[in-house]
Amino acid sequence: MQTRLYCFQYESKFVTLPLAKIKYYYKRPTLTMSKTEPEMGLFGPIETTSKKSDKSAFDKLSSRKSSPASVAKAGLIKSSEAHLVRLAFDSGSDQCFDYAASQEQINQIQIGHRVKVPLGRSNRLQVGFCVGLPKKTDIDYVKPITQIIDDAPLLDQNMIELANWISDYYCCPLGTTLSAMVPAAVKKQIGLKTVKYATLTETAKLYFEGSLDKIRISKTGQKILNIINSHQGPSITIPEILTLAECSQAPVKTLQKLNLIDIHQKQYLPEVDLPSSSQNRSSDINIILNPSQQRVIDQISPKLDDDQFNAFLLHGVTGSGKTEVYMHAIEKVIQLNKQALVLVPEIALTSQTAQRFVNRFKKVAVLHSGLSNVQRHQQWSLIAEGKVNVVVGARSAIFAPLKSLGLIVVDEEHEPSYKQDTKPRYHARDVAIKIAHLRKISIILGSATPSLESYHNSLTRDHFQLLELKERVLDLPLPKVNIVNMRDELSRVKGEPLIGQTLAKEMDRCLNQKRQIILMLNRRGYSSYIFCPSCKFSVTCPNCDVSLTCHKKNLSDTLNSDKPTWVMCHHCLHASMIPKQCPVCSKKLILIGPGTQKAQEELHEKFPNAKIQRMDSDALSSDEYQEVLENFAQGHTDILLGTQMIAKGLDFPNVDLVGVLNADMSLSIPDFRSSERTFQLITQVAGRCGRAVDSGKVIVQSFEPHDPSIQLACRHDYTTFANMELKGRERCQMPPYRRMARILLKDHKLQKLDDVSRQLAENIQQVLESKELTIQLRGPMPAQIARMENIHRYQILLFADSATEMQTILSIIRRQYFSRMNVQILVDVDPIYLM
DNA sequence: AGCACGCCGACT
DNA sequence: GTCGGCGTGCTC
Repeated sequence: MQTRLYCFQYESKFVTLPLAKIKYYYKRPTLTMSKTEPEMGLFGPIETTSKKSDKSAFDKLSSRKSSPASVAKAGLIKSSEAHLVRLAFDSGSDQCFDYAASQEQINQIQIGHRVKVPLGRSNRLQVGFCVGLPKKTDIDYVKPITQIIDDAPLLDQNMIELANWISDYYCCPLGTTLSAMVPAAVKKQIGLKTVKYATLTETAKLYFEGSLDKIRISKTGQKILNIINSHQGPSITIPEILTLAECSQAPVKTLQKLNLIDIHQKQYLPEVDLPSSSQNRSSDINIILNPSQQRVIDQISPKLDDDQFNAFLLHGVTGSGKTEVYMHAIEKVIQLNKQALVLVPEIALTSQTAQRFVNRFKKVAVLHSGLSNVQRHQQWSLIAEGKVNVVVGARSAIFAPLKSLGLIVVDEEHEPSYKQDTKPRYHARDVAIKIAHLRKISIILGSATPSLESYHNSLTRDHFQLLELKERVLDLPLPKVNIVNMRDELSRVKGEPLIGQTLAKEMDRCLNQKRQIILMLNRRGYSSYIFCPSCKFSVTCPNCDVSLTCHKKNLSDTLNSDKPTWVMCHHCLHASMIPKQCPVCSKKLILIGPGTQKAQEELHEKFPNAKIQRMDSDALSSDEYQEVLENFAQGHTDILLGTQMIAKGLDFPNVDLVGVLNADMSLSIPDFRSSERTFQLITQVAGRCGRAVDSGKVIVQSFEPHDPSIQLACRHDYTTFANMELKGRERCQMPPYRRMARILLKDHKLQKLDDVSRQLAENIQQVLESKELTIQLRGPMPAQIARMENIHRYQILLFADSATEMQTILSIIRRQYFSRMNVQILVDVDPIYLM
């Protein structure tokens, strides 16, 4: 860390010190201040040798409210005489600041531009977004803008308006929100190249007319002038000149000095190929819709050009051809000369759905995590320049700078990956709905298992419409799902196998028929707990309040049948050896809660000849993911075993059997959405099979086979499940019936955290009473994981009848209390995980 | 957030 | 008399 040093004259010597230490020198009688160092610039708190007394010199230095005369001297500008520019910064502070622009700057600056300005007492240069051009301000003196960064504004008025909404709704500083709307690659202008080019001046034209004979021009110089003069097109670059004239830069510079040529700079972004652009583009064209798809399109189409907000919830069973419906709607929108934005969940992007859009449409941009920084910058620029009419991307693509948006599609609308888990904690689906609202356009939300929020909206809110696709394409039936009661299965065998006899038999059949199998076990590692049955001790993380997960080190370790040797924490990545015996009572420890590593071991024992691939975040890096899927698609792998990452969006025709090893696992998580998640997971993974010819089979193993979410998922009955679950949510007043916000407080010190949390809850309660809001407050209580990386966590939950009420309370307490609380505070509006 | 203040306790 | 740590409050 570098501390800024200040230069002082002390007893005729110059002393360079951090500002904090000046005080001690000041206390000595002989201190006088000297010239500031050049790096302090115009606004350094100390300007010139002070002729005043030592005391007043120090006052000027340290007092917060300097007198107008002294600050004016330090380079500040009277706000009444300045062109004001309102800026939002990415750094913490939740306020906007006004700065002064020069006449030249004010002509250039628009809302959405980024500028560099000195901020704070140290006048560190900071980047701010211009969010307004106010006529007057509360403050008397403002600092001037140092530099304008961008040629063109990065964000337009629409985007600023959206940012304001996100900032209010999700309780996040405006500057942070704006910053999150522009990809880092664009902000850093990665891949931007500068090119210098030359043009002839008026003087040079005289030279060619022959009316300029006073100047002697070298042979090379004449050659260069001729090259420029005879060049076809608007301008010629310096490197081109140099190669044509076969000379160095020197003669070009001489010509510039003689005022015969002008040298300009231009920045440009070279075109970069996308990794996928080489693939064939015609595979998906001219698909004939089945009657259900046609019926849905007939309902959407007329609404696409009525300049109104319309939201369609497209509930289509897995394999019902939702993507084809999106594409037809997009084609219509393109015909209307408008653009379409398609959001897809992060995982699906690497594979199939996004590729279909790229193949189908001509002018497409993609924005997802698989791109390099240069590619992302380039794609974003293409969009900003209006050169594409379809954008496909993950969550943050919702901020793609499209000018004439006509339709937004959110595929797999229920996916939790649409919620960002850093500031601003927005939900891309909800932001998409907001954008559609603001711009008066249509939005299609598609899913086989819609979120209860969207389902509820589609039944109750104006301009929302539920559309259904109940059959799969090509008249394929939905797969048959068998539920296997694991309690019965296990009573017949010894040990506790993950794969029961019923599933094993089906797997045998499949392998004999050379068909493929997908198995899902939604738990990483070897086993989740190490437990002493006699004294109830379990191995926990020293830094976090969670139990440690057993892991086997690598593949060869996983394949041999030795016991795993080490444990790790999935939060802080702490790792240690497994104790040989219970450290409390010295008895034998047992492993419970088997994970994918354990399953892999068991598969190798039971099916020694099958080719098995494990797929979870431990086994694969993100670039191996693609390769593994490719291998599976080609039939090189027989069994694909994985966590929930294999449940989504995969489409492999040869899969005949899907096994869910432990369907009730997600039911035991204490979260009001656990039933919904279980239902979604089973439905989605079951949809992975029978996608080509025959129906395929799904076997769901469960210890709670009668749980309605499992039963209804196996019957493919979303509607009954959703209505049942909605009733439950209404009974306990949970979303979507009430809005929820979670305030998480974090600190190293438990006592302090406890005090502060109570204080905040009390303050909120007072505000609620004085404003007569019908908001319910719960807490403070320790968060579900009460300590993470040695930081204690408390939470306060708020439940409101409406989003407006929630915004009211949050904006009040954010302004009044958050900054004073002195612990880390994090607000999550509409949280999707309550960890 | 990042930084400069003030206060306080430890060390020389 | 110095030095460093930690808590507080401000930034146009």
